[in-house]
Amino acid sequence: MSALDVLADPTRRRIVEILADGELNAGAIAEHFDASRPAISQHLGILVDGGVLTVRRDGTRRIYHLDAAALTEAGDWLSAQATRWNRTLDALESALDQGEI
Amino acid sequence: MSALDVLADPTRRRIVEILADGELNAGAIAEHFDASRPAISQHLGILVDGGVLTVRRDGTRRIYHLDAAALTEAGDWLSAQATRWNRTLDALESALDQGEI
DNA sequence: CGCCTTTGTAAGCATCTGCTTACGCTTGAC
DNA sequence: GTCAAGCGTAAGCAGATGCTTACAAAGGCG
Repeated sequence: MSALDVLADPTRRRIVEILADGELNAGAIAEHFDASRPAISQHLGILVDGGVLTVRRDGTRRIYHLDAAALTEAGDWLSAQATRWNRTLDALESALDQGEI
Repeated sequence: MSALDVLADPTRRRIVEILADGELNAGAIAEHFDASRPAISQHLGILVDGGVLTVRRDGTRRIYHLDAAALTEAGDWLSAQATRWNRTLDALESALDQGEI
């Protein structure tokens, strides 16, 4: 769920979308953006800290790829809250139907 | 997906968890926190702007409740990225199996 | 009307963020 | 060893963020 701490930034969400199609090295990721390469490098570091990305070294390159588990965990939290609220709504509705309120 | 813009803050996530059990007025929500009531009021406004909450007036009170659709939408985006990445992994693996790489 | 409750808003402030430029480190090639 | 490629890190800065206190607005009640 710490993935949510990190995915508020649109640039970082975009990085996630890019990496969903396949792993990529830092430079190749940075090419997708107008921002400077160090700026993207900082975003990558934040995403790694948040557990959303994993790095691997390949010579002088650093290859980043998604950690699906982190994304899934965050998604699960969101849908769990939605489900709880829907259940609360259902309970309220059936109580109304039965004249309990 | 703009829900993600807003759910990076732990206080706001906690508000979401509280409201998953049922709608509540601003004061009752604030009682769950150490922060001042105005601080919580500001968080509530941000959550409403982000589409995560909806307000209703009841006399002098303002009753907040979750918007399940916003949460679901954000959760769907996350799981979609996880799924895309898993598919990419599968494709890579089968390519390796068939000696295409 | 006068007053209390409930809540949002304004102003101010310390801190966090995200960006840029400049620099340093590591790896592979020659 | 020397050089270039690829990237992270440091420093600095403008703007966003989250908090507080003080105040104002709106509704119910005597």
